[in-house]
Amino acid sequence: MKQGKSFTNREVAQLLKRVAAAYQIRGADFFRIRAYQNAAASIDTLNSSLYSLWQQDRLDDVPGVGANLLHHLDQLFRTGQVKHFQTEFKKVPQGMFALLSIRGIGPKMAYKIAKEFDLNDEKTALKKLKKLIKDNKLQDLPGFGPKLEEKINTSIKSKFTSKQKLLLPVALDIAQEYVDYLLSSPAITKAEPLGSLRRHADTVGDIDLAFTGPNQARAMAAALKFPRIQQKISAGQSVARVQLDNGHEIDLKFCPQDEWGSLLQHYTGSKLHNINLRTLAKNKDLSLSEHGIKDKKGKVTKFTTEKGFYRHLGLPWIPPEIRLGLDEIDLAKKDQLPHLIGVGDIKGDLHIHTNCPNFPTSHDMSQSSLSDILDQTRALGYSYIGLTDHNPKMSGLSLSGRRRALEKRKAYLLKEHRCYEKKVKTGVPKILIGLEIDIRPDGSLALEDELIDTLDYAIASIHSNHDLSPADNTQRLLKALSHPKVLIWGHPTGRMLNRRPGIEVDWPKLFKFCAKNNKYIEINSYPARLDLPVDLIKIALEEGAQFVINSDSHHADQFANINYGVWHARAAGLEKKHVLNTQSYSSLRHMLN
DNA sequence: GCCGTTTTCGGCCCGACTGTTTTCAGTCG
Repeated sequence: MKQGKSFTNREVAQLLKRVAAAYQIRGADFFRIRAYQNAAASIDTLNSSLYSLWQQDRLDDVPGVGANLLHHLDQLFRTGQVKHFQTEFKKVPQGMFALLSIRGIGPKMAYKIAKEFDLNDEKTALKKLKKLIKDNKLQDLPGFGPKLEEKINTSIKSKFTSKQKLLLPVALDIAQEYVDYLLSSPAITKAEPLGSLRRHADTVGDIDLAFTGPNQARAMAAALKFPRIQQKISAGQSVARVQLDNGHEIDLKFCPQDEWGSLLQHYTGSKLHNINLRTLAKNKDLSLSEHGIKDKKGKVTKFTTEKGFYRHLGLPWIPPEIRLGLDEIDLAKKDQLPHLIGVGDIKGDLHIHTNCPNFPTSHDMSQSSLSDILDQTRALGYSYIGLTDHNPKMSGLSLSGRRRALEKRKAYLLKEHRCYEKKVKTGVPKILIGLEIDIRPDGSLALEDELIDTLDYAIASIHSNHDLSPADNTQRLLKALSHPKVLIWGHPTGRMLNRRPGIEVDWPKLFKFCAKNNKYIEINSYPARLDLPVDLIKIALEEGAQFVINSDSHHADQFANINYGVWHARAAGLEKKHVLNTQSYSSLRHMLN
């Protein structure tokens, strides 16, 4: 496993945007500039860590990254910088790069301002710009005026400093509140999230919403009356951008009712998916836009559904999760799209924590009783659930103490389940008695074998000492997963989105091991985990590994998180047949015996 | 600089909005 200087996707995307900007000022080839912009957009929407792809020598999997960028990015991750980029940056005043992050200021304006006012230091440029605006100096520049000066001023002041993307549920909540508001208006007949939200990406940068209604002006006016709007950033006839009182910015897109299909398609993206789709259309003498499909005579065909839009291009409908600019259009052309797993395929949840009383667990218990858990999982139509509290603690407890604790827990859970069955009678999920067991740094499991043997199955997870060397962590995991009772490898990378990267190990080696020994790799649906990441799921899939999608619920209201896990699995192209907990209870039981 | 069912050359997605203009450039998605 290669080690280098780690950069986030966002940092790399920003770096490429800067190169594009420097090129643009220098008057470089238009298409080279666009190639950098496309690569930046691609990396920004990538649902895998670019650094991790580099470590696996898979940077060429990234759409928009060709031989040249591959070379540059390799240098970036090896040495922390790219000589060629540094050379380009030196050709322009450094202050312009600080201005690029202000909404409404692009390369040309940034350069003009930086050049005219000698903003040569990135660190002081913004401060100097504020002073210039205060003194009304900016509006005297050719091409600038009082309105532009004021707009830039507003943009600086209202700059929402979230450097991180939002977790999907956070973005969905914000979007849903707005969508509900839109749908409550008589002027609006349909409203739906767009973009990365609709693609169910792990994290979301921009929140985009589509809406339609019989009267454009009335619909747009209604949309702009959402009480939580703090500021209208722009407001045209069909497109508006607003900032809410919580600082988040929302893009609103209106279309006539008969253009709904093409609008959804257009703004769902991804950008590279659309570029690829338009290249395909162009080869058929067609041109695509949010308004429909235009033939060479200029006649526009409109679509009320996305399905019709794709059909017109000779393609089946492509699920938003896989519109990533990879091979999805090729697969669609050959009618070989995967039959992606759906949340309805999930028949049970095999990673659930309980609040079993007096159980001396090593980590957090659930806040919900088995009865609450059964209420919720029964409502989801599950036929089984696996109860997997953390292993009993090792310190301050003897072997016999742990044995008694496990026996009591099992008896308690079985009894509670029997009582629930008596009371509710139909549709009660069966229970499996498992545990989630810590993997110690040396690869041993944090529980004696004779106690592990009393379980239906075990999940083995790393909860501490994440920072062992990749070689040591690989050995650690191989040893832990070798235990015959270990069925599932829990949250394999241990990553927490926006908080910590996952561990680094020899993934192909471990995936091969799992494939050969029938160990199921968990896709953990907790929205801040979504672990295994998509790029690694794909590698595991190539190695023939199998998966299980679990909620890892610590509260009965967390079972619905399974949606996030399923969406995440869909982005990697997983089908029902790849996932353990789409099987029936009897086949699962048969396997465990 | 990327890319391939016109494939190693010769193309490269399309449109909305804003402000400063007077027909368009810059920015954004």
